[in-house]
Amino acid sequence: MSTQFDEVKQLNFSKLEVETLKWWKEQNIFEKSLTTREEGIPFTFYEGPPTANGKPGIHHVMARTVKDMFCRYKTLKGFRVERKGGWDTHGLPVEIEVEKELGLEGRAQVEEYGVAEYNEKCRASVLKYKDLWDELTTRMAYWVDLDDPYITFDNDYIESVWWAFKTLYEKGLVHKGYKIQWYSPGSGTVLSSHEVSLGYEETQDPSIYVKFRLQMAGDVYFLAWTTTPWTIISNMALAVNPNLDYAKIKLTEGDRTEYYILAKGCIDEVIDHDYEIVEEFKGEDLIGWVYDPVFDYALEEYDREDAWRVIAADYVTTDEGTGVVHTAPAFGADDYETCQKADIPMFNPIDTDGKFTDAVPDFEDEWFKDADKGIARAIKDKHLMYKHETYLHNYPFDWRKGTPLMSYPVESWFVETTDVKDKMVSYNKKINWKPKSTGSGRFGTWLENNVDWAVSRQRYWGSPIPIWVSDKDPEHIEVIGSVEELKKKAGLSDEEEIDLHRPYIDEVTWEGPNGGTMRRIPDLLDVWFDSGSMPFAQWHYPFENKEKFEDNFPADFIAEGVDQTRGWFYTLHALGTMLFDQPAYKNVVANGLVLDENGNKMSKSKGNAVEPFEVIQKYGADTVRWYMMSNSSPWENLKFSEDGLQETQRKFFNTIVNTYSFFAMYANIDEFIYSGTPIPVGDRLEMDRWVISRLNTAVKLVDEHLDDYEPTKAARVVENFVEELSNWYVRRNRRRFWKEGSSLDKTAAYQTLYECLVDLAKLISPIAPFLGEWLYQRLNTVTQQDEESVHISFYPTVEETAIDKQLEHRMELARQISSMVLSLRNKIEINVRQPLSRIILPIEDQEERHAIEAVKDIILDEVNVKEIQFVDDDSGIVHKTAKPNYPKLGKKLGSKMKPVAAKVSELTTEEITEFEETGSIELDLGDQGIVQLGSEGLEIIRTGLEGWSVETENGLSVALDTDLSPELVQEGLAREFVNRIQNMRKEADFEVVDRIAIGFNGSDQLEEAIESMKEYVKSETLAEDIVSHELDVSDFVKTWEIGEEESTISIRRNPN
RNA sequence: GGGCUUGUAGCUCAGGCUGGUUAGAGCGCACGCCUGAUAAGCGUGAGGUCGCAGGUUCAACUCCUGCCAAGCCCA
Repeated sequence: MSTQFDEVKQLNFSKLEVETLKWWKEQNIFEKSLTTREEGIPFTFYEGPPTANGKPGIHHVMARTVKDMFCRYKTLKGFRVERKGGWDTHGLPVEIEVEKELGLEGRAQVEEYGVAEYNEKCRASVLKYKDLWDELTTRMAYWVDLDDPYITFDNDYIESVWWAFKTLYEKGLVHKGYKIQWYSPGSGTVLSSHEVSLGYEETQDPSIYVKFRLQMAGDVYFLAWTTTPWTIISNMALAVNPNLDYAKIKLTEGDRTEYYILAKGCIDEVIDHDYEIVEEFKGEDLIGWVYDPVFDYALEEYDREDAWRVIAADYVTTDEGTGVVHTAPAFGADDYETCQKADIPMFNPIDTDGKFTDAVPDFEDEWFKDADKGIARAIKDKHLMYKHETYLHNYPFDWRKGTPLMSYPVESWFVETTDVKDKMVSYNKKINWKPKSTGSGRFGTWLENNVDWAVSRQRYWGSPIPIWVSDKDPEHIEVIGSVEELKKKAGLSDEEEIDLHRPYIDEVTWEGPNGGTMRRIPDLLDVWFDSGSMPFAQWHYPFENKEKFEDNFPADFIAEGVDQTRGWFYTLHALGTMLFDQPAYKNVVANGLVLDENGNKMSKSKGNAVEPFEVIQKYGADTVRWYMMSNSSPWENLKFSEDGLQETQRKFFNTIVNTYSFFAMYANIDEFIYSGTPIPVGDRLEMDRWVISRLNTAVKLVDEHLDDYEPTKAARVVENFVEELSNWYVRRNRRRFWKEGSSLDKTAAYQTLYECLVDLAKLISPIAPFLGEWLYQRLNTVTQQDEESVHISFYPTVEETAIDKQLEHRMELARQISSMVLSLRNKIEINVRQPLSRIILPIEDQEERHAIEAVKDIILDEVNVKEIQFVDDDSGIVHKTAKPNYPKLGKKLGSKMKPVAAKVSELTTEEITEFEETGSIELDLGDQGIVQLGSEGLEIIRTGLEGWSVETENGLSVALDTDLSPELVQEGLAREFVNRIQNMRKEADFEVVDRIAIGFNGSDQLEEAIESMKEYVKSETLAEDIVSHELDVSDFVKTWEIGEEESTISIRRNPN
């Protein structure tokens, strides 16, 4: 135990952080932050699991700072905050990575390679960068349990997921259906909408206008438009809007005459020839009309009557195309739905690899997109092509592979989220969203428009859907909810090890009814089902840890990027609602993006991505964390700039370090170790009580803001306090610390500053855990007053009685008056070193006068003036102006407000004085009559003081007496002299406590000044002797200009 | 195309819900001061059509409508 505080000059933040990490680890501080809260109320935090097959980026530092700071804050508040880490390990990105690695393309190649081995590769690959992630987690001081994380590929985890799925099934919330989805034939999988949106690209497609011949009507055709010729083969209907106007037009070319039907509004846009309208219809008139299919492949499968007629759809517009929409139910979500309603079947001649099947012999084995040309030609050959152009539009591609997507009918299992939509909507209203708009807007409207959750994925690496179907009777299905149940069904022994992944799980079969075999469907679960299951699956609920789960559901707090709104935030909410009938989280912070300093998205290809380890190494994690939290609310996008980091470090961190070093330096000299009882706050000086009041105010505000999940507001309160502590309290009190000997006052000063610093350490520690620890340790190792680490200490209690708003107001006045006087000195160019006689304040209000009286010494000392003089109105130098009280008067006066304001501005000092005495005034507005104002109506500002140097600000005026008496000039000179000595002490490298002797020569005036101020000069410079000639023996001699004269000064260090 | 967010000084951001007449802070810049926290500290100054256009009102940065720009999410 040291009795000396560390004295530091400049901190190497990065180095100190690494040392702190080591110490935390050695002392098990993280564990202790839990064990010391064993009896505390749990505060539940859920860690959204990252996927470790990519490197962490700077935006992860953002999200994790938000997570970490609230967990640390709650710990300080005495809560038990367990945080289990987790890894999201399944899903397409992992598979894509592995396919790339193995050089595989498409499902066929994967299966040829072998699913078992493929999945092994996935398992290995998914934690490829785990070490890097762990390193970031540790380095940035994100406290989360890395030793025992939940991993979504663990059997236990999957078993819990199965339990959830089966529970939903038993609740009747699972059904099978077709879903027309964006499907990537390139990678053989359905893509989530999120993935689809990643792949939109501008592309050129054919744009064809196809003629559908009206049956039994000669050369009459419906004209329909498409950019996907390959879907014409699957055309089953034409859709029109019943409310639109349609026309039959006549075109003649040579001896050929044809009639087309299309929306009236589209004719001019589409038809390039001369035409003549021969008949008009409403859309609804056309419903049910029958036409001939362009191709007859589908007739192999369906009867002529099953399809190929006009149906109604209100999404049809005249904005694009012809107002008659080619409808291929197999390849369009809208098409599918419309046809279902009209009872028209679909024709799907394309296999899952995107190639035509033998149902279309002419194009068999051709890639759907490649077939566009041939199909267009075939249509032309049939004379059914009106026009063939190209079209530039946005079309989705596989975001990893670059191959085009297609809308494709996929047999899929659905979770009927629509069934609980209303509940989800109402539960959402109980969640405290940060920012609010994400909850009500982005998330809320999404819930309102909820559709069933398609959970099937046609892949290999993921949680298998636990549905077994009889191969004899597809209607007979069994859903498995646990390993035990599975073993029982399949007749496996309890001891048998079983991997729940494909392909092993697919080998588990049992006998079904009628001699059939129960086989698992090949589908995997949407990975979002995995992550959404983490509240219970991380505890292997309900198979283990029942109580643990129940105690920790719902979460008090979660935080992720706003991009998780329809991802994790949604699946947590949906599963929470469906399984447990309550919201899964109470508070959620959705942070925004981290952009580069110009506001552009960071990306590897642009080369503007910030490498988290680099900036942390350079500036320290705390700097990054503090910068991110204080710059703007985390839900705003952050323009990440190094300048911002530097500013944080310089302005905020260095100020703290400086303030501490100041304390340490003098505390060591005075051997202050905070022993003995604290001096009651009430017995301390005004200045001490002020800073303690400010401290308590800050403690209170920070607490409120953090409790409200407003990190930025909290950070700014702290920044403001640091500014006040350093630039006002310490600066104004330095003299008290360097006074010699010990006194009660000095002890009070030390105790005050110490208390501020310790509490400050606690206040910053959630956001800046290293610096907080550093400051705390510097103080606490000497005084041994508090817990071992700041992170197991307790948040300071607010001493309400220490908060004195009037005192704070007084000090505000003192600072304002000081600043105004300094501004005046600046204007009239008189140094602060030159004392002045008096400040004149035209203040009438007695209370205000008393307030200033109380802080008078502080002001006078700060601005080097001898006294403050208050003057009354009748002094003849006060000039008054009045301002209408707009909020009060506006409502009453309405349109008379303007003329009243004009009149008020013309009031003379005398009129205002009269108003003050009588409490009312009449204003003659001429035509608009007379208005009477009561005492509430005007605000009086005392301003001008004729003939003086005056500064007015916020209704407060200050005048400065600039007359210099001979005494003042002498004192000024003495101060100049002291200043030179101090500079010389420094230059000569004397210790702060060294005693010296001074010799000087100079003008008579200077000599006189020093003679008359001798004691002052001596005590200021620690001089034991001053003589008015050069010293015979000296350590340092220098010639200065003092006032107008030159003076040579010599100093000598005296032996101790 | 739809939903949501953002637009205030050269830069980063407050203020805006609850309209009130001098729109704030920090950084940067310029000038000065102070110096026993000194590779620190303080003050002063310049710098704004509060994205644009309408509207409501005695009064609009603030409320309403439309538009423009940027971003996110979704199609």
